[in-house]
Amino acid sequence: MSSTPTAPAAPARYNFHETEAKWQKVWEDRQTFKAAMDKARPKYYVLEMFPYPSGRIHMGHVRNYTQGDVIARYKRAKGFNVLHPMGWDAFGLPAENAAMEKKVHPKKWTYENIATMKTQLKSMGLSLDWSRELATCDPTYYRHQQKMFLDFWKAGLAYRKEAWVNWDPVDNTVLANEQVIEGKGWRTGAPVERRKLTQWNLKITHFADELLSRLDTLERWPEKVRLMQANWIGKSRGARVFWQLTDASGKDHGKLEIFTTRPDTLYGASFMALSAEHPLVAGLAANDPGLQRFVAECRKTGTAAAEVETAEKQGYKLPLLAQHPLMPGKTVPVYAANFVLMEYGTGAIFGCPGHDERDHEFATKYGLPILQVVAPADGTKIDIAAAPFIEDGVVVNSDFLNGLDVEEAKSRVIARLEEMGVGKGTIQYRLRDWLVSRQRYWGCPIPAIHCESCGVVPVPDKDLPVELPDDVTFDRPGNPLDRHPTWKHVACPTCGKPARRETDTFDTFIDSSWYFDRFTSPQLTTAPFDREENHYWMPVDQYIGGVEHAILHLLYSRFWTRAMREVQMTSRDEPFDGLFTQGMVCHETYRASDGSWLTPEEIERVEGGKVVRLSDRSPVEVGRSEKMSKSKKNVVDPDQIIRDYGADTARWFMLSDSPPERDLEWTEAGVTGAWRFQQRLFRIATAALEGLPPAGTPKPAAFSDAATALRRAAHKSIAGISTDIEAFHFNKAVARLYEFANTIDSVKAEDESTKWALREALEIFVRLIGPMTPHLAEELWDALGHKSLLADSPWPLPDDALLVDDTVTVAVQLNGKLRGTIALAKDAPKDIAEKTALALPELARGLDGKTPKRVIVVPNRIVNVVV
RNA sequence: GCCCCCGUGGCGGAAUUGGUAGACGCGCCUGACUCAAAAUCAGGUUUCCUCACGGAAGUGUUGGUUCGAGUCCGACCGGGGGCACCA
Repeated sequence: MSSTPTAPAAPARYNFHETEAKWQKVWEDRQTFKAAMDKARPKYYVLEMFPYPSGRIHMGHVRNYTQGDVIARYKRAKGFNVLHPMGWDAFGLPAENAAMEKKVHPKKWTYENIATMKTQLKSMGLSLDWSRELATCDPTYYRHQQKMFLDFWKAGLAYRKEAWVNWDPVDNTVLANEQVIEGKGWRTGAPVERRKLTQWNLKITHFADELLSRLDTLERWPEKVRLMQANWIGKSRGARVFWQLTDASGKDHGKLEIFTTRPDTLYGASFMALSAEHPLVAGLAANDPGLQRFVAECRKTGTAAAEVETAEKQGYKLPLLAQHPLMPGKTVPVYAANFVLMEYGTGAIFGCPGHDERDHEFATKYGLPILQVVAPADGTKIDIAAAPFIEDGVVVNSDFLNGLDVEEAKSRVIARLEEMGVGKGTIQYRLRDWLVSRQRYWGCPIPAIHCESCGVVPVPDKDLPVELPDDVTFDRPGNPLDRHPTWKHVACPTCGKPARRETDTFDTFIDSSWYFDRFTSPQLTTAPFDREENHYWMPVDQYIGGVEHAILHLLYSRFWTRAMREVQMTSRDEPFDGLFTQGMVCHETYRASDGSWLTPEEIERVEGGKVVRLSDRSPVEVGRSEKMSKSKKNVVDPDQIIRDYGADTARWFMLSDSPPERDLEWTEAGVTGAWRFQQRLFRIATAALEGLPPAGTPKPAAFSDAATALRRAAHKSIAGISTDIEAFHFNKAVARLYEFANTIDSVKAEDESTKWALREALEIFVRLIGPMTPHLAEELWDALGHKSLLADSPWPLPDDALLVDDTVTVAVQLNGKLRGTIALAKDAPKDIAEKTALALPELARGLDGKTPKRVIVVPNRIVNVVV
């Protein structure tokens, strides 16, 4: 089988080419999907994560937007005023890379890609309101972003800070913590370096507690995503404790503040450890070349996971002693250590080797005492010198804490520390502030000006937007804005003296942190959005996208919404009421004998299930199904599929078989199967249409048995498919539609009531497939004689009376094993059920003359005879 | 290492949440139509025993709870994801 799809051209076929183009034009001409605020109607905001205009749409987009479109069209039919917009996440590094490689300006490259992808999306027949289209690289968009940033700055939510930052050596820019995955840049995969720079930060930690606690209320979010965010925010309870420092002569060196989650083990302290980047260490290093060397050595050690795991604990003894806050006269040595992170807590810890693995390793290496202060609750003896005891237990060797369990000891010791004024109970978050400066061109300029006399000053409102200059060069690495001859030279808005414009641009995750708000009034020039419009449409009722944004984009958006609330732009807390994360689109991988990857078009399946290369018939190794990616060449172009099979086929295949949250394997057979079903539907409907009563024929007074059976199937389909769509069980909805189609196909419409029921069934069927295969549905709706558009027609309502059967099939079990089934009237009394079951010959044979000990009857379900 | 999710036919997956396991689709097999093929239509398709009627086993392994377990509980094995020197 060649993987080049060949849709055979036989007569009497559904011509999807003409039909899809026809209805797309009708929808566009009539502005069917244009949304307008209407306070009299309930709204529903459906949004799929907007694409980065990388060049062409891929199958992941097709899946994402198909799912969103099913929801949008369904909700629309259910009577909601639906907002379903589309835009472009248009700033980003690929545009700059293209500029360097292909000598094309990022702006040109981006807008050309947008044009291409827009055409592609339109060919999918999505129910989008294109009048709200936006691109984040448009100054009419990012001017509002600059203004909001200035407001946040004024409100203390944005600040500049010198700190050790993550530097991506390939992209030549800093990265936020969220963008470092296992010590590597999220885009480039290059090991991240440490650099000390002054950068802009947004105070996401200000909302740490709220961002965490509100997760519980996001009931329509996947549990998995909420969990990932909770872990990322990483709340831990503990205490900050102050230790008085002296040198050997007893001279006061101030207080050292440490953070611990185990204040209950304070009596087991045997050393203090400071991060190599701790200010105190920096101070001491000034006159200590050995310490300088140690600090430099620590800096060299990478942050990559593998390195961290194998790196040996290293310490450098400082000329200091720390006075134990609870044990007068007891002092412990102070070290600088490579395993203490400056970014977490206070950058300093107390070492308790008995009950912490790292401290144990460190103490063993440097010969420090290992004290046991917690014992197993069951009295088991342990060798604390051999291994630390990390579990909970009973506190020992700890003065007033002795005999308490760990939790109780924590509260007692915190209370004592607070009483004495040497510590306090605190909550520590893993979450760090969001570093938003990027040393790149193709992003939103940060609206700030550096003046030698006035410091860093905001760009005045009247000068917004700060627009990117077009005349930039990409002939060498570094930030083109920084080397632009004139752009950065401006007068200080405060004193008028020559000053320098900020040349960093914003992290592009800012662009995507509020675009859903902008969609509510995309043309407004005076503000990011109109309050009334925004209040009507927001929050997004259903957001759909990839799980890879579980932390980055989704957490940033939740932060941005809160920052806007802080500056009184909105009163909302959360942007997304419902979230759905769809799975990836995968495909088999193919490898030629020389090890190179082959595309699905370059291979052919031959006799015996073997695969060969088309060009030279050489054998091909078939690899496991993986996410479609250019590097492995296992990609299928949506354009080609839509051209050869039509948008409805692509959409149908995307929805069938695999549950939407799971990975989907793209197969040629699956697509042709979906295509055949479209054709079959067209045939079934066309055949059934002959001899049907015209639309609007009055309902017959009585129905034949066949007619009633068909009507039951139809109305059960409505109920089932509605539930399935609401629950995102599109694959189940598809299965039900297959069943319903099979039922319709098997009906012989001989009497008038069956003919009426057949028309009813067809009309229902067409409306049910509407959200999934809208073009075919619209075509059949038209063929059924309707003047209005299906897209404007309401969702069918099931007749409750037809949803329940009068007879039910009840299973008969003997000792829990199926022996047969009986037909009973619905809700038949238990004794009737029992009697009928016992009369079943298969049961009697199994009983073999024995008397039942007990009979369990579950109405309408099962009769279990126990012997 | 810690946290979370998932293991069902040849394949993708259903199973009203403790009540007839394998819906629906793909693939495969048989038949019809055809000179033939494609397309289409009809039938079959968990495994094993049986010509058949029937019967037995069966949801990663294993133990338990229950009249009854794919579903609940314990242990283990396998796969995937997130976090990770976070004190």
